[in-house]
Amino acid sequence: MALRAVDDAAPEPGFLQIARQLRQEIRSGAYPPGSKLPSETELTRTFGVARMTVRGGIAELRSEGLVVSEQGRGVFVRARPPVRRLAADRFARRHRDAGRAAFLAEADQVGSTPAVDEVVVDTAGAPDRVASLLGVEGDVLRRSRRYLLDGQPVETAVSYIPLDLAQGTKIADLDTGPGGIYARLEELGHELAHFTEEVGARMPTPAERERLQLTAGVPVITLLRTAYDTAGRAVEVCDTVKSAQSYVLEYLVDAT
Amino acid sequence: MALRAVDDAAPEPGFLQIARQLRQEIRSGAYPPGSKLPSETELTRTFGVARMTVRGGIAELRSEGLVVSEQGRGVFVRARPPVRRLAADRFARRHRDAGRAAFLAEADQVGSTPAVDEVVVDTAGAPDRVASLLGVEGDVLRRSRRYLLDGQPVETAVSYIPLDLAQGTKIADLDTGPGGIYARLEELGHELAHFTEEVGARMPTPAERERLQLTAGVPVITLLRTAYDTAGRAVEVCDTVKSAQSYVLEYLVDAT
DNA sequence: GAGTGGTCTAGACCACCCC
DNA sequence: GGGTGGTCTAGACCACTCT
Repeated sequence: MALRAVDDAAPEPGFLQIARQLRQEIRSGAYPPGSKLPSETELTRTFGVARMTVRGGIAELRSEGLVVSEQGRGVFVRARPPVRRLAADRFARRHRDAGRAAFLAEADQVGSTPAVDEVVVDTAGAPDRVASLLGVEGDVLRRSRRYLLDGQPVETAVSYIPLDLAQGTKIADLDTGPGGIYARLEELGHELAHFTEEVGARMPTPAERERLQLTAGVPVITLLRTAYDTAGRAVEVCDTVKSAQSYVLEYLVDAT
Repeated sequence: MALRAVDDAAPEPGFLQIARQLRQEIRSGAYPPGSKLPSETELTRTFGVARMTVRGGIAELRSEGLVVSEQGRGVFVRARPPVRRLAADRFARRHRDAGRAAFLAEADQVGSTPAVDEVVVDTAGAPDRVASLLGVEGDVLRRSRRYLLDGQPVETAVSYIPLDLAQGTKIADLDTGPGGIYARLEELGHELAHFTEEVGARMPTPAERERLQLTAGVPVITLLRTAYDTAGRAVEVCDTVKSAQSYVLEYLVDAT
């Protein structure tokens, strides 16, 4: 099933015919992940159209996340990177007791080198949704950071913590110490009982695309997590943005 | 802050300058949701570039999900449709006992008119991941359908059920009866204990874009749910694809 | 019919990568 | 230096919407 010239008489626009044919070739394995598509000049001859039309077809595949273009090199079938599975028990106490924050513990399991950078700690007004979840008005402590695996950014996170809990503790320091925020909260007497998580997905903003080094056609998963202590108080809200390419989230749901 | 002509000397390409300026105007509220952007011809004059360059900028915003183009009408700022929040307790027994399948029960709550169409029931080999979750080899019962709210498709789902459970029961009928598959499974003695859900996100395939009537720049949320009975057996796997625009998923996670 | 976006052409020059 | 994709032009014709 080789590539055929575009049919001008067909109702389907030429650039979509090109996208469809290339997509089929990719799916069939004719162009395996990581391989290079024919050059635009070559496709121009193959399909019998102008270069801008070929580029239209490639843009279509790029927006589907199927290929990535690299200037001066070519257009390549996207090689799916390894996916991080976030296990349903990732916040179990036994992990916290081991003295490692969730992200670092998971990285160890997979054998990747974790890193955290762009840490910023300040106080600011909480976004509406966060203020509502925390049940506070006015300023809260804000901890912003970026997580990397083997040098590749995979996630950004912003934690919001009520000032009366955080002020004067290590939670307000750049380095929160072993076990992270949750370990410190428990030391302060706020034993954690449960979390709620709100999961969504959307296309990244240009700023997020930059910060997570996302290529075209890759959405982000948004996750808003609220931590509750045994008294039923919301003690932290964490707003994270993850590359959808890098993550699958697992949850356990009770049927009773 | 009005729109300014493209700066040829700037390092940023013209079409990105155009996208950035329009994005800022949209964010600032100058073009509220649902409003119409200036026509391409008008933007050509404003920015002092060829029409294809203006179209490049608009394509950028479209891929971000910020605007939608409508032939013969104009380019419009996307109006965010109402989001369905899937509550953490959506599979609690009290809902099942009420005799309504999960989707219909939720629609009632929101006051929308639910519908199900494109129902197909057959037997087929299970995909690898599904076979592994069900612990079966060979064919399973496959139930495929599409869910709509107020006439708009919002989700597709494919359920896989081991043949020894489904054959000769209403589960293999087009209409599974009140309470759906889960109610039938419990009547058969498979009391449900818990579910696992695997959540991801990606750009839709062209077929999915068509079936869910998705516009450009809207990703899909994928959800693979496995139902376990009290004996610990996986009795159903449900593979769903949802428009990310329409959903937020809520989960409750234990901290202990 | 006027205005809109959708598609397409045939060129041009540039930035980047690799040899 | 030769090949690649990135950007851009100045036109053209078409399909669609609205009045």
